[in-house]
Amino acid sequence: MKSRVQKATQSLSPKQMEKVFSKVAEYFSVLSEPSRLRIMYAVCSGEKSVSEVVEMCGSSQANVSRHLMALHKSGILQRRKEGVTVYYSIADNATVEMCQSVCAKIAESIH
Amino acid sequence: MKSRVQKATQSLSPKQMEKVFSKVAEYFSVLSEPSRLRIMYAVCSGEKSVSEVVEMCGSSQANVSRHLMALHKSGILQRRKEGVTVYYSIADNATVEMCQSVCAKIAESIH
DNA sequence: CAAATATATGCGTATATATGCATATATTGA
DNA sequence: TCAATATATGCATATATACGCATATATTTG
Repeated sequence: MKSRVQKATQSLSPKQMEKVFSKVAEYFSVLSEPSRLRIMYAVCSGEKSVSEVVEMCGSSQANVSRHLMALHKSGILQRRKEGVTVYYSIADNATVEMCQSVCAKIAESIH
Repeated sequence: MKSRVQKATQSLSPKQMEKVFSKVAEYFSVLSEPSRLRIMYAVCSGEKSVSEVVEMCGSSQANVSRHLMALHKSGILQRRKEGVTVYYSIADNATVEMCQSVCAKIAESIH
């Protein structure tokens, strides 16, 4: 019996496998910055404008904007513009849940 | 009703939250390199010596050794020394399964 | 149209780290 | 003890990227 990953990768050429590894690495690297995780955590409690996230996270406006944009481009966050204000919210729930379970595991080890 | 992550983080101070984010980021950054993913993929098919992984992955011995060591130090791989040979195998199955499901999702999108 | 406000982005810099190369360390066998 | 083999590591370098600062862009309001 083959696992899901075996089914998905068995027909791929070495070159395609490299592409998969590269994309997966890119995916994880979005989650490998404390500032971006803090921002994701803020957006988890509901849709937020850029300035709200700035307020909550304490980073500069430029930084927050860039990180939100990166999270949006990677497909994790949704972006909605209303007048001059831009609102971000969770788009990819699976990723958020994955982050939360990793967070929970590590948070528990701190108690 | 509170989620697992809420239960685990509600009693943490801002400083402790920063520590959590920092550790989670560190955790994901281990998985954010194509070479390390390739190496993990090799070890997934069963315990491997350093030279076997070098053979399978095509990277230099120095690189493979360093990556295997990093994966071991992060708790993902086990290390067993037998004479002059060092064998690595999966230690943290949860992480491997998480990687595999991300890999499968991305591999499926390539077909 | 001008001013105010919210967001995005160009640029320079500091920092982290992956890699190659050479070499150190450890173990085995002659 | 010496040679061979397997693995680890020090060092230099190239590359990626997070951040600060200034500024551009877009929208609303007067």
